[in-house]
Amino acid sequence: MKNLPERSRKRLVQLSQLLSQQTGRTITSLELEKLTGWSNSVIRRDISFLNCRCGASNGYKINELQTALKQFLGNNEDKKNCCIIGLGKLGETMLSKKLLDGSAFQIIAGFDANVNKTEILHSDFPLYPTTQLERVIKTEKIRYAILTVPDTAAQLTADILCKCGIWGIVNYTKTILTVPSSVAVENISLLSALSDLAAMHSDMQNITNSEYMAKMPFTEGTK
Amino acid sequence: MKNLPERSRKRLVQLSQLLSQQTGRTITSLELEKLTGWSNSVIRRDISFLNCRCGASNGYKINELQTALKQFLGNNEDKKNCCIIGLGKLGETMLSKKLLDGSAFQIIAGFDANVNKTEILHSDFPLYPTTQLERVIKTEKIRYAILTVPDTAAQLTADILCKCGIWGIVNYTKTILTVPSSVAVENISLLSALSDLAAMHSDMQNITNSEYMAKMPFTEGTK
DNA sequence: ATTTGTGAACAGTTTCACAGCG
DNA sequence: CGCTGTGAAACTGTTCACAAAT
Repeated sequence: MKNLPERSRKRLVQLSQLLSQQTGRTITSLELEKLTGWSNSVIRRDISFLNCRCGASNGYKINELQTALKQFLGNNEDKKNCCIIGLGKLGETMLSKKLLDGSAFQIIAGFDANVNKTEILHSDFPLYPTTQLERVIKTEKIRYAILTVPDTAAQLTADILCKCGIWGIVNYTKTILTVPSSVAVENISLLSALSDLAAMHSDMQNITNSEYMAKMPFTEGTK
Repeated sequence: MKNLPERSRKRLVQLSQLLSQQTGRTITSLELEKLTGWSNSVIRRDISFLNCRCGASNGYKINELQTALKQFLGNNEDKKNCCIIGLGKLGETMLSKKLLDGSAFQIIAGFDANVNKTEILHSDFPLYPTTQLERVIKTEKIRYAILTVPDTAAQLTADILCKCGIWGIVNYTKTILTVPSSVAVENISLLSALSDLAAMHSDMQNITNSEYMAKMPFTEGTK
């Protein structure tokens, strides 16, 4: 198998989500360009990594493309087990199974250092004190952790997770985590998202007008 | 000014956050490599885009580096105004000013289609019905919107935001938004984060062992 | 002596342009 | 004929290796 470029992987993940929002039977690379802002050639090349040959002359067959995407992204096998660590306000919003319904993931455990919380809160899956973290992750084959602990506990918790052989961490805290490179981290704190938007905007201001215009894939609203 | 690569920009944003967690007076590119997993040469080149010359022979002076970073990333001027749209469970967790304390951002308004919510909920800033969105964004100079509406309302709300001249959207919904390229979007839904982690892991499995090892910047835990 | 800053080589990613398929 | 799939060219980003700085 050809090596999938990192950028392509990220786009394919989004593409899969986008297709699930689409109604038609087929879709062309040009239509996808309008929806995503990515060039039609980059879209065609991304899709060609799938080797699915599910489109020609009339665009891609959405069903077949979606199937190929799921297979390629490792989303078609058994559901991947996830857990939530830290049941503060943010963690509490994730105690419902519905959250990941219809996806390749399921949350099967929650953890909090405060035993009161794990006893009082209602949830669709069992809640444990953090002391049980290592044991439950191993016995329940939990692959991904959703980290919603206070910033001060973030790195400490991450260290434990890494020791348990977790595959990846969704980091909702604003702490930048240091982990072995075998563990993947996605930072989705509000602050990092806003900071990145602001940096993007500030960077745009630094580009001269002509360069700026050249960067625009289309000039007006894309709906 | 030289054009800042997109990847560099993202790393610099994280670097700024990382430095704020650091205690020492100076830090070298090698120490930063240990903390982040990025190569020391990429770190040096990223920092060289700042043109700050704030380090030699003894590593970077953290203070000066942080100042240069904030300036470069557009984080040193007045606070940027933000708003939350959609006051469901997730939106409710963001009604406190503390959330962005000490950052370059402040939330100054919340919106919900349901007038009951805007009247009943407690918050550190005013809440309005969504009908007021356009007016308030313009009069209050709101630059960034935090989108926590139901998926079904996501694109519709984004369309209004774009019309109001918003600079960027932090998208907590799992809908992939279509916006003009002058508006930046950061997708931070749980599903997209997990999907991306899984794709990363699935991709790792597809790499042969030798290639895999070559990809590892360091072999064991980095603490 | 140690560590930055940076040309030059290298690797990764996107665009171009067009052959080939339906 | 319109659209995909893909070599080849162009461009962007990373690593190497070493001069410069202190």
